[in-house]
Formats: sequence, C-alpha cells, structure tokens
Amino acid sequence: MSSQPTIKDVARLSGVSIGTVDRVLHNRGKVSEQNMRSVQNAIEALGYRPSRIARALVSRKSNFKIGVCIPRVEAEFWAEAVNGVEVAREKLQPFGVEVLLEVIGSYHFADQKDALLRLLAQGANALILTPVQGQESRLDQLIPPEIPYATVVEDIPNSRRLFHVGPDDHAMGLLAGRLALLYNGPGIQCGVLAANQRFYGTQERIRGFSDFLRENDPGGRILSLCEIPLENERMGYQKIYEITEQQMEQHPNLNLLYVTNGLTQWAAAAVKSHKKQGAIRVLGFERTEMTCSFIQEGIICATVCQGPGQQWYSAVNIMNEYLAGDRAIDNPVFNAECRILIKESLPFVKFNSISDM
Amino acid sequence: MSSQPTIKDVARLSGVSIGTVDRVLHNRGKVSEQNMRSVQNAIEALGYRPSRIARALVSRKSNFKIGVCIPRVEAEFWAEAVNGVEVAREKLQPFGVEVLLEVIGSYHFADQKDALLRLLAQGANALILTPVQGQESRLDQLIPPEIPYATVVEDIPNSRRLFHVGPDDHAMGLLAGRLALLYNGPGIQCGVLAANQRFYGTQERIRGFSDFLRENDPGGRILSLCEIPLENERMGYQKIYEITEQQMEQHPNLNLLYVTNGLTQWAAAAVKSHKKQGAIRVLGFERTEMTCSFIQEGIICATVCQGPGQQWYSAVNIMNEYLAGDRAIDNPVFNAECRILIKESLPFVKFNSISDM
DNA sequence: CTGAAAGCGCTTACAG
DNA sequence: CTGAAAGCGCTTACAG
Repeated sequence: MSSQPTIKDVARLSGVSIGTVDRVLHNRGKVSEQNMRSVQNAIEALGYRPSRIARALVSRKSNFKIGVCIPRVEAEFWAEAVNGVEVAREKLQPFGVEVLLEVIGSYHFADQKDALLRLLAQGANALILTPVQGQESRLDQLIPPEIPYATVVEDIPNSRRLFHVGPDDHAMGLLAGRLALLYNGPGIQCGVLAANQRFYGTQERIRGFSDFLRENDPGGRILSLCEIPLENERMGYQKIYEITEQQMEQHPNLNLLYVTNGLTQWAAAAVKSHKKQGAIRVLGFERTEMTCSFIQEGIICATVCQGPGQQWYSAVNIMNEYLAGDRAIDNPVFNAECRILIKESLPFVKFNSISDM
Repeated sequence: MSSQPTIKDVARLSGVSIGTVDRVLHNRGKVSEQNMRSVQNAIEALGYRPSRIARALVSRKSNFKIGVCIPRVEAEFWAEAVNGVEVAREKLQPFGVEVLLEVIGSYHFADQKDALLRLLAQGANALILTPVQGQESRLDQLIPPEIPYATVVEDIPNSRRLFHVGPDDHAMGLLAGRLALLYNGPGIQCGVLAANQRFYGTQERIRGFSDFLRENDPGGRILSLCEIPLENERMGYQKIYEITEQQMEQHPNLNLLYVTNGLTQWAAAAVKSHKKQGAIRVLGFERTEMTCSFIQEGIICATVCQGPGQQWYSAVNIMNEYLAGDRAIDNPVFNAECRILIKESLPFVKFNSISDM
C-alpha cells in the first residue's frame, strides 16, 4: 500500500519544500549542503523514484523534435522502416516529442542533403538517417555540431554520429553462407548479385559469405560478382533480370544466386521466368510479400531478414532518451536482431513486429 | 504549434464544460442529445485524442492488480518468463498497475492451485498462468467467474480463458523437421525424447515433426518415442541421460535425437559424454547458455526458440489494456514469434529482447 | 539558497 | 443534466 512515495513524501521527511527536492533531483545547485544531504537520505530511505508520467505531463510543451530521413528505394523494405518511425512517433507523441519524417526517393547525396536541411529548418534537435553511399564524410560538415545525429542500417564509423543501429553485416554473410550450404549441399557454384556495392554493408555481406564458403565448402566457387546499379527499384529489377540471363548463359554449372539485398525477389523472378527453378537456387536478404511467395514455391531457399522497422523504432527511442538525458551512450553500436526466413519459418516471422528494450 | 488539442479545446469549441466532455468521452450517459452531438463534432473537428499520460497520472491510485503464476521447472526457460513479467511490471508501475508474481517449482496442479488462491487473496483482478498438465478443466471452477484469466505458452482451448499467448506448436514441429532434414540429409533415424507429454504442445511438436518427415523424407523413421518424466530439471536431466544411453544401445543406426522442449541441452550432454557427437545429432527447442555452447560445438545442430520473456510481457500488457477497457479481445489466440538457433544465427538471437505491439 | 503558487490534461466527487 | 473545484506528481517561473 501507500504505493510509490512521491516528491511530497520526500519533502515532508526531509523537512524542506518540494521545490528544494526538485533542485536536488536535477542537480540544479543552489541548495545548502545540509538540505542536500537530508533530501538525499530521504530519497534513499523511501526508495523514491520520480514519476515519468508526471514528468511527461509537465514537459508537454517544452520538448524536442527528432528529424528522420529515409531513402525509400527498395519499396517494401523502406516501408517497414517508415512504419517503425511511425510507431515510435505514436509512442512519443504524448510525451511532447515531435518526429519529423522526410522520405527521399533515391540514394543520392544531393537529395539527402536537401532533406536534412529541410529538417533542420523545421527545428529538428537531432537527426537520424541512413547515409547514402560515398558521401558519408560530408555529413559531419553538413550537420551543425550542436545537433546530434545517428545512423541506421548503414554506419559511418569514422564520423561524429552519436550512435548506430544496424545488423552485423559480416555475420549476416556467414549465416547466408551456411544456409546456402544446407540447401545446396557441397559444391556451390555461385553468382553474386551486388546492389549498392559502395555500401559498406554490401561488401561485408559478400565477405562473410565467401569467408564461409572458403572454410566450409572446398569445392564451392564464386563464379562472378556483378554490380547491380540501383537508382530505383524498377531499374534494379531490370538490371537483375538482364544480368541473371547473362550469368545463366555464361555459367551453365551455376547452381546458386546470392543477392546482397532486398532485390532478391527480382532475381527469383528472373530465374522463374527462365524456368530454372530447381537448377538454380536463390538466396538473399529481407522479407517482402513476393519474397515470401517465392520461398513458398521453393525458388528462393532462404533469406536473412534484418527488420528495418525495429531498427528505426529503436533508433528514435534511443535518441529521445538521449535528448531527455535519460541515457548515456556508452557503446555507440546497437546490433539489430536478424531472422532466418525459410518455408517453414514463414509463419513465425512477423511483418511489422516492433520491439522495446 | 498548438500541438495536440486538449479536453479544454474541445470544451471551448463545443461550448460546454470539460466535465461534460469527459462524460461524452466515457459514455457515462447523463448528457443531453444536443451537447452530446456538439461535443462529438468538436472532437472530430479537432482530431482530439485524450492524453494517456494525464489519464495515467489521475488514475494512479485506483488501479488493478494482475496476478501471474509461473511454474519454474526448466530453470533458464522460466527465468526468461520471469524477466518478461518484470519488464512489464516496470513498464506498468507508473500507471498504477500492480503485477503480483507467484513462482512455483513444479508442474503439479496442487501447487498451482495454492499459488492462484494466494494471488486472489492478495486482490488480483486478473490472472495469467501457464496451466499445468492434465487438470486444465479445473481452472474454470477454481477461478471466480468475474476474474478474467489468460494462458501463456500452453493453451486450454475449451475453457473460459480470455486469451492465449503462445507458439504454434505444430508449425514449430514442422520447422524442426526441416532443420533435421537440412542438417542430417535424407534417411533420418530418429529417437524422440518427449518431456511433458501430457502437454498439448508437446504432442503437437511431435505431430508436426513426424508430418514433415512423412512428407519429405521417405527413408526416414522415428525409431522410438520415449516419455521423460519431469518433476524438476534435475530429474529430467537424469532420465534423459539414462534413456539416451538405452536408445543408443537399442538402435545402433540412430542418427538424430529430437527433444521436444528445453531439456535439449541435457540430451546433448549425454551424447557428448558418450562421445557420439558426429554420429548422433541433437535437435530441439529453446535457448539456454548451455544450448548455445553445444550449438557452437556442433553437438546440437539447431533449436527452435519461442521467447518466453516476450510472451509473458505481451500477455501482461494485453491483460492490462483489456482491464483498462482499451482493448477488445476479438481473436483470443496470439501466436508468438519463434527464432531458429543455429551456429551462425547465435549472434542474432538476443537473449532477453522484449517486444511491444 | 528557499518556498509558495500556478499549471501540465485529465478524472472524480460535489453542488446545483 | 451540468459546471466548478480539487487533485494526480512533477516542473517552472516568481518572490523573497
């Protein structure tokens, strides 16, 4: 009973006003040594913990804006990201936190730059973004030093970004390698289709995959590594289609296509329309509706999914706690969970599940 | 600007007092048709949504108690469940919700009954539990009809339980079958070690597994189905050890042990101490520290993990929303996410991750 | 350095 | 049927 002690209880016990307790709570100084101590004792004795609810109610007006920039190229993948941001916005809205969202349609730095400037113009106190390739270093100059920013999905290790939320791409590559071996058996003859090769993550996924093969499939070979230019999803689709055709001609012994990102479904479509299912397995990343049905059909054997919604949700929350002073960022890299999508795990991998903690 | 509209804005726009707005909001009746309508219009026009924060602050005293009963037999598995409950408690505490936790040390109905009565005696307004085997039907009599209750992990379909949170056990069995085939290759000769066979879930996991084999591995056979009595984890360990020895003697061609629950690690220990790794693969469920190291060593090839912490966290939250009138239970079964644990996915499956939504 | 007052948005008695 | 007041636990000016 008596439920939780309140600031009033602390004030009463230590014989001061609640104003003074508040000052102690927030280290606002201007408190005599003596009162300081007796308040601290009272807090200790009562096990007092300030109510986040009351705090939130008060600070309803005086709150921050978190600006978010998402490059929506692969449509479904980034739609999940947007969803994660919206769930976070919903959650934080009652606390007076505004989440400003800018969706851009490309991986061009110029577009991202414009979006970020718009967010800053709207008064964003912090930014969260997936950096587009090649120009990462410019962000430190673009974003004023007093504005903290964080990265999601793709990191910029040598920048002043406050933290990063994303998968361990090398480990994802290793996992993909294992799945390839399990489904294909030894002797993998593999074509690698790499979109966004300039992304650090893409390279790591390739490295992990080939590390695994080297270690575990002595007869396996990577026959070719093809870059897929990716201005927009449609272009990715067309290119992958062409290149898959090329690869099948050039390498009659090809038995696996490894696609480094969410374009996996389009490689599968190309394989299917050339009636190569059975002969060529497709293995890749992420979850889309089409990916799921290709897995169901057996054209895609497996994908590794990183849950962009979850990542963005976490990133917005972490940034909010940081701004509120509730969280120190000790380790700036938060590794995302990944899931294995195969035919029998389809019922278990939820689409838009978002996770706290 | 103007951020969110408040109850005051609604009152002003509709020309009534905030008391009346409140009455409309909660259908407390006693409002004239005319005011009713103008308030509703104002709400609509402003896009007003009541602040959960303010609501929580007010209702700090007059709130409910949710009683939870967890049978802690397999230690690590249920420790996760306890953790999930505690995270939920932490989250709901500021809203004035008390979470009462009773941990029992067995799967005996008598113990569970005592625990539930204790929870009721403490004034629980709702109960959440994992029903122990065989006596499920008695719960409807034990728990007063005005107290809603929910099940987690194991369901009681034909009871008045309000809802159930748990995995799809049959689908888990199918998934385990796929993993068996991937790791072993065709020609599975399998011993099934079934703890808690009276649990509905255990049977479903066996059925799913054998359904998969029948369909996909014509040369595969289930050589035996052994019940493991499970009074406590220690006993489970000893029994599994004995039975594994027996099985290995009786079936020299045995190449796989399928363990239907979190005792998987003990079967692996038995295999290891008989130096049968390589010859006999172990496949099972859940994640414990020891399970992870056996996966790392290659003795356990894979497990399917259901995340008990997540399930309990969700169940407590759902019950809270139900009690608060914030959620109608339309579909009473919430299927839990499951993850595939293999050597290469170890870095991705977080131990105590808890998820909202 | 300290306290009393007002107010965050809502609900709950209490008068009319 | 309706409104005004008090209060949930905290923070933020404002006087001293």
